[in-house]
Amino acid sequence: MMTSTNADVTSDVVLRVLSDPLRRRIVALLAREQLCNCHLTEATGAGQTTVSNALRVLREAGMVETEPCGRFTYYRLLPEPLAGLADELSALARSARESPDHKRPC
Amino acid sequence: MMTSTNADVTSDVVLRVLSDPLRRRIVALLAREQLCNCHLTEATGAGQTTVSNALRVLREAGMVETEPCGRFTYYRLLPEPLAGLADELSALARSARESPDHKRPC
DNA sequence: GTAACGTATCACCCGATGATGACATCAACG
DNA sequence: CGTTGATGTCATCATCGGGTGATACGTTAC
Repeated sequence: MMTSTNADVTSDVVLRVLSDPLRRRIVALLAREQLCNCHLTEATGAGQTTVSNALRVLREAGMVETEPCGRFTYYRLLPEPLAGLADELSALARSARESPDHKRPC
Repeated sequence: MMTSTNADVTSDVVLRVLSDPLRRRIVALLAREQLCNCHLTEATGAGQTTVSNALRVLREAGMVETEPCGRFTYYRLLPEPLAGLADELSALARSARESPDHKRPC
């Protein structure tokens, strides 16, 4: 089956990305300020390669932007993908709240 | 701030649950009306055991309620977990939007 | 009663994916 | 230039998690 809208595909990707605890921690840290690999490695306690892999996934999903700064590479969190997913989830919650106690008969 | 620990744990669980495409489809279907296993099996094309497993995960995560109805078991989507996660994601997006171009020095 | 149906559980297989170490790359600094 | 430190990439491995079939349980129908 094909999905009909692009928004669904994007939110699917965002959900899969956020399902990993380390990536979620990184997203939370980047929500406050721009950081580079060394900060995230120290803050999370994970190995440098592990952090770099997580950042690669975030980058390919379009959730972060990179800004090379000398030897360092700063990462910035993009708000749009998160906001889009939040809206979709809100719509689902609203639909569930507004839906009557209708049961489709078997 | 509310109890931040419990909310975080719950949202973590919700994210992990929603990372699976089948579970996500089931959530979308349940957002409109209450359904039982047979409906979901037919609608998703997945096997009965597969759907039952997905529903088990949703149940244990506190995202759906079950209502036995004779031989059937109707499932109802609970809006709160979804709304809570949506709020958290919105907060992250807002924080990323409002945060200045501050880079923590290395 | 017995049969048929819906659902849940168990045991197993297998593909996906995250962690890790070795290596390559690139920029600053002497 | 050559070294050092930060970062990305590749190959490998182990673990996790979802799909599936057999089976069990409970309920309705005959």
